[in-house]
Amino acid sequence: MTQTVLEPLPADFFPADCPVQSVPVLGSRKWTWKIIRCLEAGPRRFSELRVPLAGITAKVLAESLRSMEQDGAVLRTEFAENPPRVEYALTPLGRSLLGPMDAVCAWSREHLGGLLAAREEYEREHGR
Amino acid sequence: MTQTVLEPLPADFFPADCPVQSVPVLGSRKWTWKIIRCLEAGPRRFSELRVPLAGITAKVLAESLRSMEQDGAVLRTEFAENPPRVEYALTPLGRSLLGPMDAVCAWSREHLGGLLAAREEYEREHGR
DNA sequence: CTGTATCCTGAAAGATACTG
DNA sequence: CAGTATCTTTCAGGATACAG
Repeated sequence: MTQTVLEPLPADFFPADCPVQSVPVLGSRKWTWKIIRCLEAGPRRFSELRVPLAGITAKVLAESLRSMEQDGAVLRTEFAENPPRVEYALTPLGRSLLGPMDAVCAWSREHLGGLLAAREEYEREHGR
Repeated sequence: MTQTVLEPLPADFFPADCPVQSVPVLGSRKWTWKIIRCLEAGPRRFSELRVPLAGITAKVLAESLRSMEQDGAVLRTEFAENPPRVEYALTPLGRSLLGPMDAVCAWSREHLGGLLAAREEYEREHGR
């Protein structure tokens, strides 16, 4: 054995540009990942997205899409027609998120049940 | 070409137990992923965690750890000593999160810069 | 059809002070 | 050392009504 004690973690353990920073950046919004899945097969219209995203309001969908557009993950294309038509599509950057998302989904299939069970178990043991 | 139109997405596109659900479940808290990184090499004491997690308050660290304990990702061990000593360690479930986290970090190293640049670009073009 | 304008709510983070 | 107790702020989400 070469290591008997654990080295203490330094105050600069996480550099300012540490990639782990990005996790909350990506995962903070509730609908982002589902929207990406909905756009995976091709561009979709606003009202077309509202169907699979059951329960989302127009306001929240608009906010989420704008936020993703700001991040360069989604391209918004407005057609000069009447009635108006707007299409949303994944950019290459948006498409690059499918990789991490698949990794998280794979984890989920294996372990999310255990996590949820632990959560319930904890509630039973401690109060409510 | 076998597909000229895109199939509309059904209202039940996301089943109730769809793994994509887990992304916000995992990513919603700000400090969770950094805490996991801090516990990767071995168990750590409460005050030991506060060093690398620069800026976190005792309250938020305690809340985060309890939430992770509830989810079965962290094991809390209290030693009957004086002064008190408490150690936090990753459970196997907690350790299983390192996989998805590495995937996200790999994405980050490649693409986070582009995302941040797009965000700034958007701000320059539109107001503020 | 594709949104915006308001108003409201709840959860999490942070600041600060205090305790077994 | 390892937390808890308050208080405040922020902000995403949701409900509802309205508009180009």
